[in-house]
Order: sequence, then C-alpha cells, then structure tokens
Amino acid sequence: MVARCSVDYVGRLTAHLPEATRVIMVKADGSVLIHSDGGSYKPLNWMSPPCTTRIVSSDAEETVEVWTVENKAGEQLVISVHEVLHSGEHELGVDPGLVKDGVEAHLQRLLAMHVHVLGEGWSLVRREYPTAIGPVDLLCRDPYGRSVAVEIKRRGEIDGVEQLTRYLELLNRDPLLAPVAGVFAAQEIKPQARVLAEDRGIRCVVLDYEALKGSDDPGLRLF
Amino acid sequence: MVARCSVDYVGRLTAHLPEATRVIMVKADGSVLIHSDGGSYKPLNWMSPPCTTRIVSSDAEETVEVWTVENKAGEQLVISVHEVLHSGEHELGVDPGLVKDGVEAHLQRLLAMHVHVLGEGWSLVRREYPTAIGPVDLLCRDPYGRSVAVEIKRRGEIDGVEQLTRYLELLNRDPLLAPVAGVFAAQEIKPQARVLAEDRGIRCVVLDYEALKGSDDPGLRLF
DNA sequence: CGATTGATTTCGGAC
DNA sequence: GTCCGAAGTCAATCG
Repeated sequence: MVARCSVDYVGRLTAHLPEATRVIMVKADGSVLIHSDGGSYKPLNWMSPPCTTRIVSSDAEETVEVWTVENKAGEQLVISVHEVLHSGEHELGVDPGLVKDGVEAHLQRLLAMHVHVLGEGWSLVRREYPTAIGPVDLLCRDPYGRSVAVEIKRRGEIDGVEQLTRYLELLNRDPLLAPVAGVFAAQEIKPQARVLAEDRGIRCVVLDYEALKGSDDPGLRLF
Repeated sequence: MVARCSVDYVGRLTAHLPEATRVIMVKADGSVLIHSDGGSYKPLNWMSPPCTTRIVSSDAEETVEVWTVENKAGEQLVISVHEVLHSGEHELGVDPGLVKDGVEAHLQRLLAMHVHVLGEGWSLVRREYPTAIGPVDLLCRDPYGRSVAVEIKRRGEIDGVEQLTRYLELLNRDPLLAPVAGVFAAQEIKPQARVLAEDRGIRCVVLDYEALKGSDDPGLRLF
C-alpha cells in the first residue's frame, strides 16, 4: 500500500513518524514494514513476526483507518492512515532462499586446507578446537611442535583480539598444550586491532580470499 | 513491482536467488530491495545507494528484461525478470524522519541524574569522563570518596564487560584516581556477561528504564 | 575521511 | 528455547 500516514511505535523504545507519504508492506507472516523513498534497506519503522494486525475504520476528519500491529511481547505499532494512494495484494508463495559464498566459514575451511601459508612446516591439529568458553577456529603446530591458536575473521577488529586473548589464557592453563602462541588472521585488520594484538604478542596475518580459493599455489600476502 | 525473477549478487560476497515470485522495490535514491513474503524487515537481496540501474529488454525465451544495478565499488546486483505480475510508480516526497526515545544516551542521562540508585551517598564526577582509549560513561564517587567507573548498556553483553575492563585498567594507572572500582549497568545483563564481570570484581546493576524516567523515587531493581 | 559504537539490530547455528 | 557470534551488517558520531 502507498499511503499518507503517521506512525507510532511503543515497545523496546518509543518512536514517532510524522505524517508523510510512505510505502506500507504487509508480508504473509503478518510482519509490517514502513518504507520511505530513500535510506537503505532498513524501514523507518516495522513490526517483526509473529504479530497480528487489527484494522479499525476511523470516522475522524483526517484519518481513514487505524492499524494496530501487536506482537506477543505487547509491543505496538500504530499506523494512522490519512489517505490511500495505492493498494494491492499478491500471493508470492514460499521462497527457495539465498545461496551465499565467501563468508567466515569458507575462510576457515580454506585456511585449514592451507595452514602452511601461516608458516613453513606448520600442521593442523584440528578445526573448532573445543575449550570451556567455546571453540577456537584452528589449533595448529609449528615445526618445533609448539601449539598455535588461530582466530579467523573476515574483518579483524578489537573484539576478535579479545576473543582470541580469552582462548589463549584458557589454553595456556593446559600443561599439555602450553605455551600456546596466537595468530589473528583476517581479510582486513583494523589498525587498532593490530596494535592491541601485537601489544599482546599475537601475530597478525592478512588473508587473500581469492588466492586461497583459487589455487594450490596461493599468492598469500603476509605482512 | 511484483515479479517472478532470479537474482545474482556479486560484490563483497557472491549470492544467488533461484527463480521465485518476489517484490522488487526501487527507491528515489536508486537503491533496490528484493523482498520475499516472509522473514523480517531485511530483504533477501539489495543494493544500497548510491547506485545506478540499467534495464535491458531480453529476447530470451524465459526472460522479459534484465536489470543490472551497480554501485561505485563495482558491486553488482543482476535481476532477471521472467514475468511481471504488477508494476507501479509513486512519488513519495521527502520524509520528516523518525523521532526516538529510550536509547542508551537517554539511559546515561537518566542515571547521571540519579546516581544515588547505585548506592547511598554516591555522587557524579562527570559523564563521558575522557581516557586515552575513549570516554567512560560515568565516573562517580562513593561516600568514602573512592572512584567508580560506570559502563551503561541497554543490553549488557561480554564486549561491554571487556570495554569496562580496559577503562578500569587505564584509570587505575592514574595515582590521583586509583583505586577505581567498576559498575556494569544495563536494562538486561546476559548470564555470560554477569559471570565475567563478577569474576573480575565488577558489580552488575540491572536498570529499570521506566522507573528511572517516571519518578524521583525510582523503584530501582538491584540484584 | 577513517575509526568507533549502537541497533526496536537480524540471522543462523549450537547446546 | 536460549545463548552466542557473524553480518554484503547499517548508520551516527567523533577525531
């Protein structure tokens, strides 16, 4: 529907949209999206499913109908429709969904197959090495048999370094593994993350996804 | 537009949508959104502005037209339209935008006005107390004149505890302030965050936004 | 312009 | 069902 409307949301926060012309989309699962003619993919206001909509005709001067969308938690989206410019309904059916490539899991799998790019003679102990606070992406051994924990990110930021630090602290309590060194590997490493990592003795490695993917002779960039 | 279509995205990742009926929305700024009849407000696929769309009529058997949406970075969204079920265009005009209430800045302001809810006889030194790695939300003093750094979140999670820990480490190097205690205040504190905080001697406080907002006699819940 | 941080984040996976 | 980490995160703020 395209309509002149004003909207109020009361739930996790309180928000108000003054009167303007907008697109109101209602999906098969009951969710409601209110879009303006700009911005990115995020609606100005919305209600996530599951939720139910109650529509009441209004006899007020300036309002045609009032939609009240509510979910189980009692959050409410109240849409005052002042003028309907277009309205339509379409049956879409179930969507087969999106197929992705290039995310962290792929990076992890690729690097696991090519741990030698981290250093000459390195070997993989295992992927998703378990610890009490969660699995380490890769556990490796260098040629001298020393353990190295590897944390892989698409974009390396401070919280990734913190995560690896917590793993290292835990792993180093294990006398069978200690001492365990750390490697922070990512397609891109933010300066502050690099500073923090190196301050803690963690080596930073920038990964080239296309090179890892494309060949058994990866032209990996090591900085 | 409502259309049977298939979509390919090549950019920061590679993604493919098999043929299905979907809603294609083009905004005034050129951005394109492809929605299915479910999920939440996030489209299945999209292109953010600024970007340009080139539409080419197709003489292929099963395709009416092919849309190529491209941005400055060279990321491409290619939409093969197989059948158009509905098409329409509407001028919406500029949107006055959303007015919000209830976010972290409000929490910080409210707690700053009512630091006594953290403890009898506490006082505020200042909001946004500056440190080398960024401002601490609140710096307070308890009745004995000891410094307390307060980190405020809407939802308290592990990274918030890490953030406060870094501040405390820095603040405790300042002989004029040390020793500095820590308080982690949030409307909701996740169990893992609470465990980590208390392990580090940081006190956790659950805030009641409505009570803080509603009265000078806040019925604050302290756990 | 990059870096940091919050978001009604949403989304998916594991336990 | 809950918790936790990733996201084509996006978007605002600040240096």
